[in-house]
Amino acid sequence: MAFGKGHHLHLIDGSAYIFRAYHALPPLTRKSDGLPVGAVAGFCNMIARYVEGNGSSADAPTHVAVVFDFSSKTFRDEIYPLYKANRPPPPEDLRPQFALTREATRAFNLACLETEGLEADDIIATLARQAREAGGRVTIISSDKDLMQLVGDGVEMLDPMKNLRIGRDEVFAKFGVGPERVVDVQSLAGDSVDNVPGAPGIGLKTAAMLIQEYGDLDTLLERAGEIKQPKRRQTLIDNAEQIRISRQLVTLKDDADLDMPLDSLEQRDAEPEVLLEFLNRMEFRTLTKRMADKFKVEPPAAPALPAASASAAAPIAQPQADVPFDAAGYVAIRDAATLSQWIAQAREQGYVAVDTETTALDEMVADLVGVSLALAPGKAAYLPLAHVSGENDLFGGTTRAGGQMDVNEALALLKPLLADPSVSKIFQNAKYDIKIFARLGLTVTAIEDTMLMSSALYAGLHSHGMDVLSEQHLGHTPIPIKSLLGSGKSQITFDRVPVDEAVKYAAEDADITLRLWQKFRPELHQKRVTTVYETLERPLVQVLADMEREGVLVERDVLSRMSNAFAQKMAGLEAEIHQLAGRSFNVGSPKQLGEVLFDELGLPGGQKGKTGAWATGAEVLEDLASEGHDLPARVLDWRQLSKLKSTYTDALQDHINRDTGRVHTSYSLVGAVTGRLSSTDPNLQNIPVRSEEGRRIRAAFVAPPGKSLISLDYSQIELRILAHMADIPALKQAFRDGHDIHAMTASEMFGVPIEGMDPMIRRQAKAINFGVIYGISGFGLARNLRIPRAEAQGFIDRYFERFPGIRSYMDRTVAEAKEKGYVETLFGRKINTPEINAKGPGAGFAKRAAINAPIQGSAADIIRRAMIRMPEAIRNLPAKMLLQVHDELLFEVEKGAEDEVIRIVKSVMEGAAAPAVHLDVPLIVDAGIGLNWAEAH
DNA sequence: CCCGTCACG
DNA sequence: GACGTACGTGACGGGA
Repeated sequence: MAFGKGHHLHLIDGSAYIFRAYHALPPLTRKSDGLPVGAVAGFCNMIARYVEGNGSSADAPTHVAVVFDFSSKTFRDEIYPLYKANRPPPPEDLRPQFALTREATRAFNLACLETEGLEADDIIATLARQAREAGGRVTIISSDKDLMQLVGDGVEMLDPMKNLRIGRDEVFAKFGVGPERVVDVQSLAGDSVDNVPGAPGIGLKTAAMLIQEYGDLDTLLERAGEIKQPKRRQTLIDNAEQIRISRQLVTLKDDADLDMPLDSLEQRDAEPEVLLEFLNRMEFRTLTKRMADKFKVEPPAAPALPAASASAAAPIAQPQADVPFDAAGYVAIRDAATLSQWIAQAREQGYVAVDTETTALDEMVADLVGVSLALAPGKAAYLPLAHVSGENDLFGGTTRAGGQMDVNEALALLKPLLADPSVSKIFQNAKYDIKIFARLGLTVTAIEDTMLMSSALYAGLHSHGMDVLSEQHLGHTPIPIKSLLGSGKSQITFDRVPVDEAVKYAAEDADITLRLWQKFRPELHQKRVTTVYETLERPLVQVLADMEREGVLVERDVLSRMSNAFAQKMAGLEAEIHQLAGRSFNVGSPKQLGEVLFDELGLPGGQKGKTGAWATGAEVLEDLASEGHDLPARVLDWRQLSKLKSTYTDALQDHINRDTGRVHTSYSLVGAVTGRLSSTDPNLQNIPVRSEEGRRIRAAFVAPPGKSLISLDYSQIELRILAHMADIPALKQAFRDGHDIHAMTASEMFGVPIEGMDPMIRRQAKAINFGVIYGISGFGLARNLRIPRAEAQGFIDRYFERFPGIRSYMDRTVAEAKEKGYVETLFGRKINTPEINAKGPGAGFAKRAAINAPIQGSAADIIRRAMIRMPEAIRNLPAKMLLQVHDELLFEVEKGAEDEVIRIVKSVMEGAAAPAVHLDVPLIVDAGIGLNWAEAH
């Protein structure tokens, strides 16, 4: 039956339904496994109501389609990259529901339409035009004002919530013009929601008035010079191009190539078994029953819930959890057709685990060798791309192994999947993989990371590498990478592993990642750390990846000259040391040094550690030196130079990247239990600054020509957090008044005035303040201040007397750790304290760690929040965030923009706790500018 | 591979 | 009453 006169097409804006359902309903999860299904439930209810309404309507449709947005990228992004740029990505618990709403549509036996590169509105526009031209009628089920341009000539809209008809009159009431001029008005007024620029300062009212007066947009722009109001006239003249671009954005495409004849949209009734099976599987009890009644059939039996004994750790998909690991079930993807099938399945279900195999651990130099995908437990595949055959040719080179897809072809297929915000891409350590993909020009959105989930759930209980997680949570030991690559000197790179072996290893990694994700997801909710994962962990991945890829410029020549100078000085010191010792020995060997000092020279104060070796730490040597012994003094000098040379001036040069000429550290989000970042290869969080010699190394970190480095650091952030958390009025007031906190502490403790205070007294108060953060002990303070233990204990007693809130905070924290097994930061990050109830010497450690963790961790959370907001805040500034050092951020900025950048960054950092937490103390950030890091700091 | 040492916050 | 102690990291060289 060809669509034509007398036919009536209903076009339902499915995407609008989903978002409306999602936001209107409280989050609802499927009972058996915690899968979020609130939006699906709302969607199904809306569709059910729609279908039921049609049954009794005299104006029932003959043809129906539900239309969806395909993904956020459309042809409009080519016209104007900022289009819809201010739209946040869909919430994490909504993403898996996109695919389910498609499934729901089909279960209701309705045509389900979506097309790559088009918005739902374009599909609706095209079908509406076709239907109109064929002589039929159209009703668009939507209240979206962007669709109002389509009204007229047998096309009308229906607001499904208010059940209101929208015809020409209603459009006129909304826009002040008829449907044919709606586009003109929208082009002028712009749209802040979709980020359509329009003309600045012109809103709907003015736009409508102008169009009424001049007839249409082109005439208006031609005759803009005639406008009386000077400001408005200038705006239109200045922004003519932007207004024309806006028109392109708001004009719906009504000639899209759809490949979907109207005839195929003929209305069909739902098939009871199909619909009921779906609703039942979603566990929508009420709706299942309602539909069963409507069909006059028995509702299907509700799916069995997991046994009541199922623990908090119940895996998300009960039956799948029992799938055993079986490498024989993994497949190799060797052609485009197979890859396309896997990708299609990923899109269908809305999630896929992804893992890359490369030639190196350093993602700045590693080349992609293959990609593995997992769709369900046991269902995983490996896509080999750059394996070489085992045999070297005559020249020591290699040849590409057979049976591999062309790399570019494979990446072209993967690209839209990775970029699709409606499909979750699940990684173990996503930062590594997205950096690899980024170097190949592929962007990854909608990231999930099992490593970060583990950190949010299990910080303090175990580490978060794949092997540990697999063993702990899946009871499965993965194939060791060493079994493929070997170790030591004979180690090979992954591209030399035969493909058949690589499949087993690589696909298993994706399989494990997927299973971990399914297990961790409900646990995040149960342990109430979903917000931690979603706001403090996951969003930082992309931010850090970008910082790491940016790198920092380090002057090789400066380091190299320093290395030489250090070597000379060390040689001189070494000769002196040998002479003082009366023999030559390895100064770098603590064992040999101890023997020289204490056995041979018989110096006092020697102590043997648990390994039986003499202790020769800096403290011991300093004591000896202060007693007038030259040898230990020389060794201290030598050690300082040795440290600076080996760890910094030498090693740093090796970390300068060949291609970029810069140093690229790698941050770990899970390195520290408290939530601090850690930095490796190289560690750029421990570049010297405390000694004059060391600061010269910092001066080798420079800004390129035309740029400056700026450094911004939180002042006393941990003490401020302590003042807030322990609620100490005197400390809070001192911070509010901007007073010297250590002097104030000293004044309170010893009753001396701040004016003209003995610096020694202030120093002691400072040590106590730090000690408090660390979980103070008389012993520790005594050692730090080099005073007798009893005296140190006296200070602490007096401190607690003056600030009793500190002691009660410490007691509360330890009690909480004992009771709950974890402590928390201000932002809900949990740090497990499994040793807190231990007996013996370990108890002290655990207590102090428990006291320190909320303070250090809250500070870490605050700078994380600042970093996450930073890219957006400096989007339009010539500035790049390069490094983080716990309470400091380093930026590279174009000359001239320094003050502006400092102003913005400072405000982001100082406001980073809000709105989640309102601190009783202000956060203060100090800033510095320089051509190198030493100057800027 | 562990230990001692020392660089940072 | 004794025990052993400041919190959190990572990199290096020596030595088994």
